[in-house]
Amino acid sequence: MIENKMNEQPEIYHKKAFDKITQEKRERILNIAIHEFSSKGYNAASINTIARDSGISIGGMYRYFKSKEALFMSVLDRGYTLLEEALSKVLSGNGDLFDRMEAMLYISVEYARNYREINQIYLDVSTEGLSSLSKRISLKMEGITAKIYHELLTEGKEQGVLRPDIHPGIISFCLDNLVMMMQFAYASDYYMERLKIYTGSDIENEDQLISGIMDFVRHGISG
Amino acid sequence: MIENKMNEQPEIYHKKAFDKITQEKRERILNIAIHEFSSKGYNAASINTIARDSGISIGGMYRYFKSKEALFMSVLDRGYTLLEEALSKVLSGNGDLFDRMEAMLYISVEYARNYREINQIYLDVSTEGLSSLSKRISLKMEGITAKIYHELLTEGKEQGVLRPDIHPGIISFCLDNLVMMMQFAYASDYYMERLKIYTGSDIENEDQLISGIMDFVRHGISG
Amino acid sequence: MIENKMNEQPEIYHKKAFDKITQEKRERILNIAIHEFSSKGYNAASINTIARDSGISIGGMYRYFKSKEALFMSVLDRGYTLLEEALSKVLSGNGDLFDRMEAMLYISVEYARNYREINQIYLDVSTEGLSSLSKRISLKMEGITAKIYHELLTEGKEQGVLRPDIHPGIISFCLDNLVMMMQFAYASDYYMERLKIYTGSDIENEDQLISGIMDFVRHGISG
Amino acid sequence: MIENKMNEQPEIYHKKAFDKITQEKRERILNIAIHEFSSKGYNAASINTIARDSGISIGGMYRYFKSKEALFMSVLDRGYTLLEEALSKVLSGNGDLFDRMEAMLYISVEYARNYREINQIYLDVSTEGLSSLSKRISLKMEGITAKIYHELLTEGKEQGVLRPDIHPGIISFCLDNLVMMMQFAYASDYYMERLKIYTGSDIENEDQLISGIMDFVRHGISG
DNA sequence: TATGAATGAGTCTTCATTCAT
DNA sequence: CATGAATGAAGACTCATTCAT
Repeated sequence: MIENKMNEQPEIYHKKAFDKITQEKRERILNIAIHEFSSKGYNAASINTIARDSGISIGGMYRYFKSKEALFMSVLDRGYTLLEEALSKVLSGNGDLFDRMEAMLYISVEYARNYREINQIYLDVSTEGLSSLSKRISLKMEGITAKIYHELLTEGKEQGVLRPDIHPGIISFCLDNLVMMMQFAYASDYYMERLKIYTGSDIENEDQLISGIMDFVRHGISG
Repeated sequence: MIENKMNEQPEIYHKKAFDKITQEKRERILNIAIHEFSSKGYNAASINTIARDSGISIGGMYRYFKSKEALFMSVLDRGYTLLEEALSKVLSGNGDLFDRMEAMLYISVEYARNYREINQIYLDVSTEGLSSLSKRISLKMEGITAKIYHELLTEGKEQGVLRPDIHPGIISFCLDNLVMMMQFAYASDYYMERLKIYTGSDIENEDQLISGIMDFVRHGISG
Repeated sequence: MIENKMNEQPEIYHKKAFDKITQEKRERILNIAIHEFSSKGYNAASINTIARDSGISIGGMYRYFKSKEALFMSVLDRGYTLLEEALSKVLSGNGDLFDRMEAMLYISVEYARNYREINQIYLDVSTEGLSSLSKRISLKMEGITAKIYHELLTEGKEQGVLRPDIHPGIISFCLDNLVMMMQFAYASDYYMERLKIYTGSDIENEDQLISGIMDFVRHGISG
Repeated sequence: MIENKMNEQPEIYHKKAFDKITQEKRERILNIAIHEFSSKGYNAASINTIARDSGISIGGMYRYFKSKEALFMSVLDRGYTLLEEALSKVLSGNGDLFDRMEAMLYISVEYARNYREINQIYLDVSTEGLSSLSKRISLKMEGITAKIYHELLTEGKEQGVLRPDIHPGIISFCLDNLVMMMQFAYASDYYMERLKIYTGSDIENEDQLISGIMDFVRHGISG
């Protein structure tokens, strides 16, 4: 029922020439691109600026990437890889369902903090203006987490800690909504502001916040 | 603790000339603008295109709006008004806390469907590139809903249907996360895709989905 | 030998409608126009702004003046009238040649100070970009002063205070160069800066400056 | 007391790319720009027109100059260089004070004739609308000449050919007024017209005019 | 292979002028 | 008469992309 629709073989958005340069150079280019895209948004970002800041020529840029859009795809792809790495901790973690849901919240916040710029780009993607292709890449992210929730809930049911009548898909959706919004909040000023409007200023730290959320979750799903 | 910080007098982003034209023309221009902004994003949207498509001259556009930014603000403002109207049903509605939370979900979905494009624009706004433009006006939206949740929860506590130890701010945040993501899903292909990844294809209609969410909520907060 | 080429009947640059409104309104329009043209230059000045600031409609403006250029002409014409009035003091003044030359310097400075904006417009006119017509108007100014110098020098020769071999035309030109540059200095920051570069900061006031100039003049032309 | 305030290191207003193209192309662009600015004035001049007339693309123009303002500054700078070259003859020249003052008049006339358009641009600069742009660079021009007069007068005093009581700053100012107005006259129709109003048509050539002026100067300052 | 010069369509915005009301 | 809405050409400037070297 929960299924990862995005398990096609990984698509490559850069040209072969990009594989031939040193990893250091490759990463520098992608990092500069991440910075440019995240700080200005897709449309306002300039490929020429990215090239200059990366210390390569514009011509070089176009030898690595077919177009601005292809570069953007590659950037999204890199974000995907980074998130995958971060979340692998949860998958391999131990503890019960709730411990691992809590870990998920903490990791999301940490991830959002560490990769603030990448997250901002992912926020950007949901805009209609960006091609359907870039949406597909972004959704791969959800594929990962969906899988995790599926595992958690299946396990939880087996262990009898969950109410038996819950719908795992809907609950996954709910849980990820909570996680995702936390991530947004720590990635973007806008969503942090929103968080504060709700919680008020009496929430001192994220421990308190996460504990409050976990309380809600625990009652929401335990049997 | 939950407070509406946004009680400044309403700001007007259009010039006086815009008030003088027929409502039909006014709406046509705004609708075209909404379409343009939502389909291309702020930066890629063209004021000249909006003018042409609205059947008015470029100069005319600038008689109504000081700048592209002002036009965009007006569009956001319109969305705000529409949401406020839609949500007033919840505020004035009757029934208990859960009935009204359910109403909120339904209204959000309906609002997202009816004003799909406006919602996409709001998604866009959270992008860093635009935040300085419109953070303030967008947060007014959250102000409305924050107030509603505050009322609901206060009432709920008084009626004894809530666990007494819940933190109203955090719960408001959680509830709105659920509402907001529903809204996103019905406004944007991207988030609808995400919804489907979670719930799978066995969710036939939104009644079932909302009922599942309400189930989660009910257990999550009732005493 | 010194002749005023500009004694054609005065041309009118405004439409008849302009004569029919009250003098107060007429002056207000011209003064606002003077301010706009002087502060922004001919090209950057906006006829719409002048209309709005004058409290009349754009349509009204075009009932008074055929075009932006015609308005500009009228402004120049008004400046001419004001200068003529100011200089009439010199013509009717008494004292010898040098007293009156000195008076001329003082009046020019005073005129430049009082009608700073008009002077700036006259400076602007010398730019090639403006029509030959507007140049003709501006030159009427020189016509007046040329006549004055002619009188002064003729008188001076008769009284025997001048070297007999001087060429009145050339000396008129020299004298007016001195006067004009004083006027420029007190009308424009740019020329004031230039003045200071030459005289240094040890010139305390214009009395000292004018006295120095008169010293030069006296030796330059007396017999 | 007369001092060249403008001894900062020379500022460069064009981008590096402009240095890399052939001199022929560089000069063509500057000459076209000079023509455009002089014939229309700064505001009415069009960078797009300059680009087209120079046979380069608009984008190319912006590879050479950051902005319209930068291009204008470069044009002014070129005029400065040319004047400096022309006047270096006076500085290095021999002969007494009056010979050199006379040379200065001749050179100014020659310069004005050869670089008519540049001179018109300098006239334009004094307009208030542009003063903020170019006050600094234009005053560099005066800096050059101020230095020359200072030398001439100092030398003249030492040689005892000057009245001892003259104020060098004021006299410099007077001398430059005469020189500058000659320059204006031979650069602009407007000031040539003015010159004729004064001298009448009986001045056949500039030799006669310059000789008349020198006569005035000689008496004005010699001891 | 690598460079970066060159292009030009397209962006936002202004403003003189016209003309229906 | 008077208004001011409407027009649209034109201006400064940007940037993805191409291609000669």
